[in-house]
Amino acid sequence: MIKSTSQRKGPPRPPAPDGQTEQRILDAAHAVFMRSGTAGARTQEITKEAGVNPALLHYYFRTKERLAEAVFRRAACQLLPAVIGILASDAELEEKVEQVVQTELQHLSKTPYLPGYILSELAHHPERAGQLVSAVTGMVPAEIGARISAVLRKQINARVRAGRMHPIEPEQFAVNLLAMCVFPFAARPMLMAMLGFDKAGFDTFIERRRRELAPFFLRALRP
Amino acid sequence: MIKSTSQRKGPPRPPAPDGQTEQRILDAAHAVFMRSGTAGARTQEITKEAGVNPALLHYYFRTKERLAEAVFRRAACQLLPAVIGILASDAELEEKVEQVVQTELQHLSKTPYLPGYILSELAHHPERAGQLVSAVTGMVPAEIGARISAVLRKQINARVRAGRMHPIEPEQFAVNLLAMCVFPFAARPMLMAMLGFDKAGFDTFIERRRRELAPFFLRALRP
DNA sequence: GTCCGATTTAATTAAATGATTAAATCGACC
DNA sequence: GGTCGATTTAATCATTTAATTAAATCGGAC
Repeated sequence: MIKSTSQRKGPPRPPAPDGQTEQRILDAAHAVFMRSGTAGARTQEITKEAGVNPALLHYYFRTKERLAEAVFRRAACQLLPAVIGILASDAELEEKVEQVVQTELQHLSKTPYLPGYILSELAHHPERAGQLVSAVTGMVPAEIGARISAVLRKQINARVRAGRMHPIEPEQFAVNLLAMCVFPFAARPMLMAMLGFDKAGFDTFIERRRRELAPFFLRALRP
Repeated sequence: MIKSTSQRKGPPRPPAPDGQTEQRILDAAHAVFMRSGTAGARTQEITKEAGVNPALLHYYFRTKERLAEAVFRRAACQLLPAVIGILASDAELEEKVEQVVQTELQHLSKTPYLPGYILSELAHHPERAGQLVSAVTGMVPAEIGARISAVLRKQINARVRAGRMHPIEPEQFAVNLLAMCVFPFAARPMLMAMLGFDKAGFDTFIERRRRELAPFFLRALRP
């Protein structure tokens, strides 16, 4: 009947038979899952945001579950490798601190909802933590952790012996560093409310952090 | 038909006409919401865990929404006031650091899922952040933040002038301190996977943190 | 014994939601 | 021109889930 209107011509709808469609769906799902969580997200919202119909989502991903896993994997791959790479590298310890701070804060500023999403997902699916690390690094999760710890421990011990650093367990070192970088984004809504920030205010806050965090952290390492 | 079995006699079901039932439901909801998130939780699971029937949940809370709000409020009241109280008190700055670390780590050790739950909820309902702070403190969220900042700033400035402390914005100070305390619990699943901890291992990790965190932090504050 | 709130039983409703299908269309490539 | 994969349309199915009701029960207070 009234199927006329503007159905047929799809000017906003790029024909896109190029193979980007799967990506479009992934992107839309990413956005929706990010702001609603996997459980709270509705596939309908995703298809709408992607500009496709439910049949197409089914065509590519079959179920919401699989789509969620794909999105989660992609998100994690976007966040983990950088830190792991830096911490496990053979750069000087002080270099690592500076690099982690810069890399993380810069990246997270662009995707401020990532930490909340990832932590939230892991809280409800702890089993994914292991799978995730394996998928990203290609080794057993505990192994990559152990490797990083070993590298850090060696560097720390050398400095402690030289009287240049206060002793600290490498695990505590890593968690402290990560906490400082990630937490502000994970707690963003609360911080914005309590500190009276708007988006710009938050960005300024992070900007300052980017300058002062590494020095702050390095001061804590002094003997 | 087969309604016989053991329906009628309720030995496991304490009669509890005392008024604790509402609490029982709240507790059950708390547990379920905590491990599944509000969106992922099913009221059925809650009633089951509370040992009551759906009608009773409806009798007390009407909807899942209201129940969720009640649980969230209660959870937040369990977490916020302590820190706010300490930071806004007139104790010495070094005292505050020590007290926050001790209070938070001790409390969170007993309720390790709280941070994940709260951060997750706030990520999906940012508007609650404000309401929440108001409800807990009885003042505008930005105001309590400003008050804390003011107190801290005065203490920091005094120490900076005395050459005993490196300058730092009070907001950065507070966020750093909170991050160190809260993050390990929020990221617990991931840390356990990567560091190869089991529950006991995690507890040991936190135990060590309880001893070393305040000194670490105070070192970072030195000039 | 009766009244009353707490609680249960049992069912039902209404809506949302995810999954799935069949058939048509469209564009590209051969 | 025909084939093929991508995509749409439209519709339906099955299930879950929250919400809700009416009526019965139960225990204690009065």
